[in-house]
Amino acid sequence: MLDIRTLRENPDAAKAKWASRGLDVDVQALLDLDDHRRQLITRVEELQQTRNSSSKEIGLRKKAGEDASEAMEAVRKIGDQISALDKEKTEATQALETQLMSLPNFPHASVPVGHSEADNPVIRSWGEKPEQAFEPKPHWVLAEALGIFEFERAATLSGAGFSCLTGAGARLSRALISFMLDLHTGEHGYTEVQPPFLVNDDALLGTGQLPKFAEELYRVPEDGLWLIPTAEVPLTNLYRDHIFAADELPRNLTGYTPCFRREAGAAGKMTRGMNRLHQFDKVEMVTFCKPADSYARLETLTGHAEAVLQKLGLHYRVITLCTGDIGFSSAKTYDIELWAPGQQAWLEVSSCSNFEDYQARRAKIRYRNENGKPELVHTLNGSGVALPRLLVAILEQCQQDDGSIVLPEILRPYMGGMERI
RNA sequence: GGAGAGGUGGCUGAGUGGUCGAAGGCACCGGAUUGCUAAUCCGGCGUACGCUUAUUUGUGUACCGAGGGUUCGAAUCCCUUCCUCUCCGCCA
Repeated sequence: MLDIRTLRENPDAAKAKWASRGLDVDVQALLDLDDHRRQLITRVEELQQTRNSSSKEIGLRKKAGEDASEAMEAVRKIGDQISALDKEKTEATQALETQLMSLPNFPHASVPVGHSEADNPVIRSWGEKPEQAFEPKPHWVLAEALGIFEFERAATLSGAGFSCLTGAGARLSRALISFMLDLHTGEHGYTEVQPPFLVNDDALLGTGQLPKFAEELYRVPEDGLWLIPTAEVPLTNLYRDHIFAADELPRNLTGYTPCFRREAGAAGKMTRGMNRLHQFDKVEMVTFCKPADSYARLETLTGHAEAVLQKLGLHYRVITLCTGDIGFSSAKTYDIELWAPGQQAWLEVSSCSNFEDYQARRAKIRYRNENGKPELVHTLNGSGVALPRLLVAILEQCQQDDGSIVLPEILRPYMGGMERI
């Protein structure tokens, strides 16, 4: 959520920033609503002041044994006015909040302007496409031959869009999770967290999935809970309503969780194999930091995700999402894509974003600045990284002409010394 | 699931209708004192929003888990709800 005050100060700039995301926002209507709301606040508070002083007087008079029935009647009438105006005030405040909650963040000045993913510039790449003197196979062909994924059997349990790893496939997934968590906690300074996988409305409002994207989420109506679409939700909301001491920042969390996404409207989009699933595993990184540090931190965080891929020796590239493609809550996002030679495609495995104070304002996450005053922190997060497509890339990049997979060396200790699947 | 207890400021802990944004203690910050340290003394010390204003300052309102009610007036009384703890039951 953005601060209404920034809209007041520079409505034209706000309109232009939203326009760069392809949104036409009636900023003036928001400001009118805000003005109305503030007038109501002033009137209500004036009446409350009168009521408070009158009530105090009534108390004193009664104590002195005097009659106060006339004053009591007058205050009762004020009370009725207050209730009516206060109701109006609450409605105006909620109306404004509802609208602000549904408006996306401003893109940072360094974000390239564009309309769609076609306009996202590639800013660097690492490694090389593997030299494969044979026709590289897609992972679903490899996996079936190796007997490590069970797509059809998963469908009998849960329908399309679910996978079931077996044998070395399951172990590889577990090995990758351990490897990534060890790397982030051991070398990158993150604290490991195992959060709940079910969360309430407030958590999802805090990070921006609600109110706009409810159709993307699985929910459990009986209990008012939702399955998390990413560990970002529980990790970021861990500090909802919290004020950090300045020396506690940056606070870096990492955690492994499954992620649940309905993927409504994604039918037909790269759904073959493990490219897109309703449930997948992911290791996530979340950072809370001082506003001045957040852009440097975004580079660091992205580097941490890249470190995973570099240590695995996988060919990838990094792109900057343009203004037209950037996520709802984000001010700037880098996507990391792995090369999948069996599909001749780049697969997104990580998305690293700086949300500035957008989530912090919604979730009320603050720190005490140099003046001792509470100030919103900046939040960042990045996948570090998502499992299914990482498995896909390992299978497709590391496949041999006989269909076997030579495992990256760094994973072998996690695989009980196995070198090849 | 059943029975009971409780949710107050960074922590602890008073407060059962008015002068309570809330005693006391701890922690923290500033100052004084003291060869040093410790101790002592004085002062300060919540958050949000509105108005004011030079983002100084001032002032007002709200907030004692959340929501509603009673009342001239609610931390305090009533209702609903959430959460925590203890015991019992069940259970990985």
